[in-house]
Amino acid sequence: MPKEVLFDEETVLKKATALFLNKGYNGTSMDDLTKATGLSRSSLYNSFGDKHSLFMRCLVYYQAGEHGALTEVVSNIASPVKRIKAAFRYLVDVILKSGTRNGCLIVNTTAELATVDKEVCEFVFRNTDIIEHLFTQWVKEAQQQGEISKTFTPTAIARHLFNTYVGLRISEQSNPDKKFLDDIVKVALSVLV
Amino acid sequence: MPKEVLFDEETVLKKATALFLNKGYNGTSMDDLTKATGLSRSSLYNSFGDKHSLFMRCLVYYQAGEHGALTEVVSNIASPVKRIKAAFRYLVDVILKSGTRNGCLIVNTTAELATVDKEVCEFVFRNTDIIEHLFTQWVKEAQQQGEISKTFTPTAIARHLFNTYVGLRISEQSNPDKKFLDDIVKVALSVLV
DNA sequence: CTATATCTGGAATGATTATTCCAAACAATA
DNA sequence: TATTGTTTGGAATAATCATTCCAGATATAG
Repeated sequence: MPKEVLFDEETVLKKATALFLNKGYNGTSMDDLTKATGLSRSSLYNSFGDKHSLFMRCLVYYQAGEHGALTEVVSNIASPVKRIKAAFRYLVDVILKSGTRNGCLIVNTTAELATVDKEVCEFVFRNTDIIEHLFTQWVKEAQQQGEISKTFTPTAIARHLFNTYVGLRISEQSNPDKKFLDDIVKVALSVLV
Repeated sequence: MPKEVLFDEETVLKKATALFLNKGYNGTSMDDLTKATGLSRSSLYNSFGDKHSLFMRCLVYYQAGEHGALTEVVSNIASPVKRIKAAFRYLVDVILKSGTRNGCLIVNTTAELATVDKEVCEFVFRNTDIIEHLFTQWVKEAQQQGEISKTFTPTAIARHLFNTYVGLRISEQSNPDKKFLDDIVKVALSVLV
């Protein structure tokens, strides 16, 4: 019988993800990854395939983590508008508390690879679609419950919210200041009336 | 007397900028740059210093170009609100017409290098400040002329506009669709009332 | 034409890249 | 305890990276 794997796959993914988040795909070398994860080259290639495969695994892992955190934050908020506001307040909070100002792995990856990497392009597109649908659902609820007007379609508002999110993930890197981010959220969410 | 330079510096910068815009800083090699510009390695190093210096030159060149195009678009629009709307309409137009979906060099660079490259970080911060001030000026005018209410400070609205801009530059890469971008602009600019 | 000062092409360098390979280590079964 | 199939560490490889260097090309000034 085979020798068991000694490392925890999720721990490795977490560390690799942190590295990619900080330095980007092209800025991170396999050498960096071995040092950060503590694994040897062989183990890394054996368990995750090549660099690109490992990166895709990190993207999925990151996506699941973010999605999980978000749904947990809004889990017991009945009002859809309050849900949206809580989500953005939480986002700004995470940005300020992390202190790293690395942005979002998916947003950064969009900027770095979306036009040159087909697999990444597809992932990013699917991700956009998922978030758009989540937001659309929330806005639809809000309109049905009369919390906000029906001036705009749920989709249009959802897309604006998505755009505000990705914008914040860039803005946090170009001007990591609480007032700056608070201003953005305050004005952007003022459309929810 | 020395032999004159045979190539046009601006042409070289334009081609290098296009390459960096498409593949990012780390994704672009000096070999790529020699092929795209037609210059030899020596000429490139002689005229622009190392890769990083050339990149910074490209950033400045790109910034000037974008700023020039924007100010030209709004040059003879008296109403500040119409100026803002025209700017965003122009942006979506450029995005759709270019067809390349490469985003904005400065936004992409923010995502790729802002946390690891001090010089880039400073450039990006200054750029953010410039745009914020430009938008703030426009909003201030709009409020003074009574075009929009004084519910929010000019700075807050300007920051939201900035955020919408950088968001669009990511969104165009994750979902390059006219309706998608139009929806974003429509809702985001609805705060100008 | 000659001299000069700079530009230019391409080879050379040394560091770093991703990836492969293999012998040794190892845990679990028989 | 011997065998088995996998993991593991580190060396080896081949490609690519940014950068340097130098001999020859070239345009101007005298």
